[in-house]
Amino acid sequence: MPELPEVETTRRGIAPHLLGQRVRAVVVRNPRLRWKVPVALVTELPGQTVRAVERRAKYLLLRADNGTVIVHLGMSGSLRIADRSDPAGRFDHLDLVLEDGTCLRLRDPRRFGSVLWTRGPPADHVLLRNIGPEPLTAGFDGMYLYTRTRRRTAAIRDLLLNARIVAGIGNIYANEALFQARIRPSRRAGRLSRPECGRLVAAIRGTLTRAIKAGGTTLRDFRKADGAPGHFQHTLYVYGRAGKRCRRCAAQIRALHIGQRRAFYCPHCQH
DNA sequence: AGTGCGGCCTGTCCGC
DNA sequence: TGCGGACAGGCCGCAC
Repeated sequence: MPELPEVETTRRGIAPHLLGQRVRAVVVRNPRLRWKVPVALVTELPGQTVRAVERRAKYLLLRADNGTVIVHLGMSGSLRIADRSDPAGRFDHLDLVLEDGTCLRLRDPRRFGSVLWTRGPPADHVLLRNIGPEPLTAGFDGMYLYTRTRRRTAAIRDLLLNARIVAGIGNIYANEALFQARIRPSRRAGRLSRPECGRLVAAIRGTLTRAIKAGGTTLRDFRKADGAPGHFQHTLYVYGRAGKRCRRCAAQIRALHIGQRRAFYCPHCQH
């Protein structure tokens, strides 16, 4: 679900509402997320001011004076700014109540998401420590991808999903970027040429940048911080389009299973 | 070290 | 109309 563009869209949406505000309380209705919501979040965050709202991979980092809230939206999570008095729904598991009467509300039907608390630098947190470069920064280029894929036998689609190789890419954008780069998702990563790696990096950058501009992809659960859906789903070339016509050449888009997860490609455009 | 799978959850859709 | 099964945007932890 929320991949880099959706998390970035969320970050941009919530940041203006949080920055410089004091957290009045943390309301946990259901602590049973992927990892149990730590008690320290409830005891240590209230009274502190939010100083920065950052993103690393698919994690949101809410930096306060005495620590950082680490939020992951899992498969079905979304964050929105709500009025404190708005009734919480069945899946609204947690609120950060702010001093102006609003709250940051986490909704997550599947509860694959997480809300954690760390006192030290978040980059040192065990979940963030081994994550690879951000795809929209200079550290991620064709030479890097070429080097990291050598002698790897896994499908390139799966290496794009591997956060140790590159941060923030999920199944939608892996498939879309591979289409743009004209590379089949099932190709063994180690068999990609140097120019193909360059094309793929450019395609990843372009796809993610356009998706952020569109406010992300809403297939079902994702919502922006104001509750509105993103609209990149109307621009998808392959993801979820099995049996439909390729927007570029009109061939039928195919789906296949790589491991447990579906991959989509155009048999004419991609090799 | 790299690869591939199971499992965590709920909702939705499809075939029978 | 109901039921079982497959599937869904992520990712850790494990066995090999």
